[in-house]
Amino acid sequence: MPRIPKISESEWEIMKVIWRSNPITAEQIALQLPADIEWSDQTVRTFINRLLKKNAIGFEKSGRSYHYYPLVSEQECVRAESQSFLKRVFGGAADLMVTNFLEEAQLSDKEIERLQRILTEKQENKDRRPKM
Amino acid sequence: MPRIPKISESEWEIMKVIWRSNPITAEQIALQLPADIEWSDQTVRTFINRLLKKNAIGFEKSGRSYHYYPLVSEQECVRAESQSFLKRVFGGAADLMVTNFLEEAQLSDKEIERLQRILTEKQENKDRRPKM
DNA sequence: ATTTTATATTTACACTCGTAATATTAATGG
DNA sequence: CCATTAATATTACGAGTGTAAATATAAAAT
Repeated sequence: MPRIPKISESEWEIMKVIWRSNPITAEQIALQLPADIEWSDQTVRTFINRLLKKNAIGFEKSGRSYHYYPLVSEQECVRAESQSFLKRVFGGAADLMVTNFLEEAQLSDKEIERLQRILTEKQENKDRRPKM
Repeated sequence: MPRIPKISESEWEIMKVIWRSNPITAEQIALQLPADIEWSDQTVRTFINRLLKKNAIGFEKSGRSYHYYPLVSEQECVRAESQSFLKRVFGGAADLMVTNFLEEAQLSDKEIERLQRILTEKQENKDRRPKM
């Protein structure tokens, strides 16, 4: 039982909805999925159940319906998924990956500036903070 | 039959070896896998066969053994995999992803400088080149 | 209390993946 | 040419996924 369960592609869609607003009913989840996703109600419930089984989400009963909420944070999941992706595709080298993205992506001037600001801040923070 | 086939985690390991040096025999592929991977010979050949079936690689006979070579470039595969990852985890927002990485990753001063240089170059190139 | 109905649980089924064992084919040694 | 061997190809099998239908259960309405 790894802390962070493996979440499949379809399950990610469900999780994103639940992270955005919770607790939430199955019906609302189905409604709030991106428009280009066309799953039957049953399919949505199947994914919800699998997420329950994986302990990625929990629920509280309220009258007739269940209200689901996350048991793992988006942060954790993004981190885990990123690690896995990094390892698979770039052999774990984060800088290689960022480089690749910067080179391939179409970035607007605004975005470039924003990223540069983040980098600069990171540099300054590093100076100021004692290494630990 | 999508141009770029879906390559599984294990298959990526095989592909990385083949991209690095090819044409290459199954035996050599097995030998050149990272040390922490311990697959039986048969397992390696299973993955090779699946990659053949997916048209990710091809081969030429030479006497007793086959020599395998890639039919899809690393570039293409990295791009496809990145797209898929981006879509799944960040809803397709590349800048969001880069931001996240920059914020989470432990970057050395050297790396930060290198990334900044890349960003600066990108900015300049954009100016110089006519938009297309 | 019984029927309806909304909701959740169980079951289904074909495909991919990780992990091989077994079988077949082709080259090489004799 | 035939047997041995080395390499490839076929088959296997359980877990996970995408996709849902069928069934059970519990709440609401009558």
